Amino acid sequence: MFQRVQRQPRMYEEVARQIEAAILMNHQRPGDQLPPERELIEHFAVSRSVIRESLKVLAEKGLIEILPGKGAFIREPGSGAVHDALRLYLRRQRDENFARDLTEIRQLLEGETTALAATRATAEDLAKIEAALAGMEAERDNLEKFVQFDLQFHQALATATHNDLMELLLLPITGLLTDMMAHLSPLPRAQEEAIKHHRAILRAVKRRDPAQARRAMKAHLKQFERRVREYQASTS
Amino acid sequence: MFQRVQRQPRMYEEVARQIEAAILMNHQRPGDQLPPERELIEHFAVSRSVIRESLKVLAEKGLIEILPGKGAFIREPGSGAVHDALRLYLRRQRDENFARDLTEIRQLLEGETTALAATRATAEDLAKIEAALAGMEAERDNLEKFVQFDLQFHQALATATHNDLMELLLLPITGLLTDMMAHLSPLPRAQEEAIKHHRAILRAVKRRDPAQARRAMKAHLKQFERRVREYQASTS
DNA sequence: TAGCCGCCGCGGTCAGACCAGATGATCAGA
DNA sequence: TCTGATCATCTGGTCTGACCGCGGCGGCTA
Repeated sequence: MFQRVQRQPRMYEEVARQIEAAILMNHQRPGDQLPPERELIEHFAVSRSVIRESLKVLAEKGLIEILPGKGAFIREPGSGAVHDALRLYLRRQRDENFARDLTEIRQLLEGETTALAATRATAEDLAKIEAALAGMEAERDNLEKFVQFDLQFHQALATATHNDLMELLLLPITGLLTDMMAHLSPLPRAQEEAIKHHRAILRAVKRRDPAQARRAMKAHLKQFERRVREYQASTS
Repeated sequence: MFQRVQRQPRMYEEVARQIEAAILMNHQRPGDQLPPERELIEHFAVSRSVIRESLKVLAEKGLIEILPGKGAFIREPGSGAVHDALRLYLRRQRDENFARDLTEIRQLLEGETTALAATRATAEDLAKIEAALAGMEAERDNLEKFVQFDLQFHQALATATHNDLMELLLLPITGLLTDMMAHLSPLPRAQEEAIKHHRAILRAVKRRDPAQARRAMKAHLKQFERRVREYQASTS
């Protein structure tokens, strides 16, 4: 009902807020240099600690980049901060529903990713996907490298959508799951099955068949989950 | 080919890294209090500036909360940082493909959201969705309030999925788009059409018909886009 | 015993100093 | 003239020590 009374902003928060606002209003453009700390001191009439802590916050948000000996510069808008935040979130989050939520989202995003890739992949994109698959086939006996190529396959697929946002949202999820996979003991024949599925996916993408591509990916993910569940059952 | 030579970590980055690692390893648990700054000084053998700047970074990442007069405490894992980062990203990003990317993702996520809501919505969820729709109908002549209730409708739908990750990814996107809508001039009959679509969505959700719910939402979003394009065409 | 009050521990801010890396002007030598 | 070393002077990074105001706790008082 009642809003918690906001503690009056700490000065470094206020300074950070003002500079952030200036950047968002496009008063400062990417590449521009912020005034040096000792100048901001006078501008805001605060101590250097306040200025420095403000700049740290803005740097962490990905708004500026601080280069020792040179200065602080406005950064190009980019997805780095979101990617990091999402990865950190996925790493810490451990609800009872979390695994289910993650799986649902992955099926959804990655299914559509594959369909989009089938529509938009360039020759170069396809080459990268094929290279990753070839890597999987070559390293089927080295789980660590195998998983690496597996991840590479999914990343190349995401890139092939030419939808940056899709790539941004999907990559941390895929990364987390393949990471987990690397820590599971290999189940018998898991690699062979994975390769079979990946081949089917690539085939559909090359044939420019979005519906079939989506189906193949969803089948792969369902299989993947089944394997994870089997493994969990076998160790509990 | 070559990796850029990594400048040796600044001390406040190193300190932040170590504390973050300790939190992620679960050596520190949510609610735990970090040692006071003056104690960390001795522990790390650095000055208080370094400690303070480290803590600012961790606070910005959402790992700790700093309470003046009390101390620094480990925060419960939460989605706040991701939400903020995603919103900031969406606000700054302006590729030529950005609008297309955003639309694709929204259709995908929100279509599935609606389908999931149809499966999982509780009576309470449904009541909230209905309340939002009622608000839209009551405020059809007040664009600002209308948009607010529209957003509320979509938020309630996202909550009804009971998939936190879905909600997390979708909300900033929905928020951005309805925000943009509020700044467009109202096109004739746009509100009436929107209400009609929302009614259809709610109907399908209440009938527990995921496929129909997804269809209704996708139809609504397509209509929404058409409106936006019309408006852009009429003003260019 | 209930309530006031002051001590103390905490983060927030300040001032001034020095360090190291980057940069550009200057100047000596080829 | 050109080249290269050198140095003054920017920048951010770190250190020190001090003071402020808030929150909590315990002792003191009515």
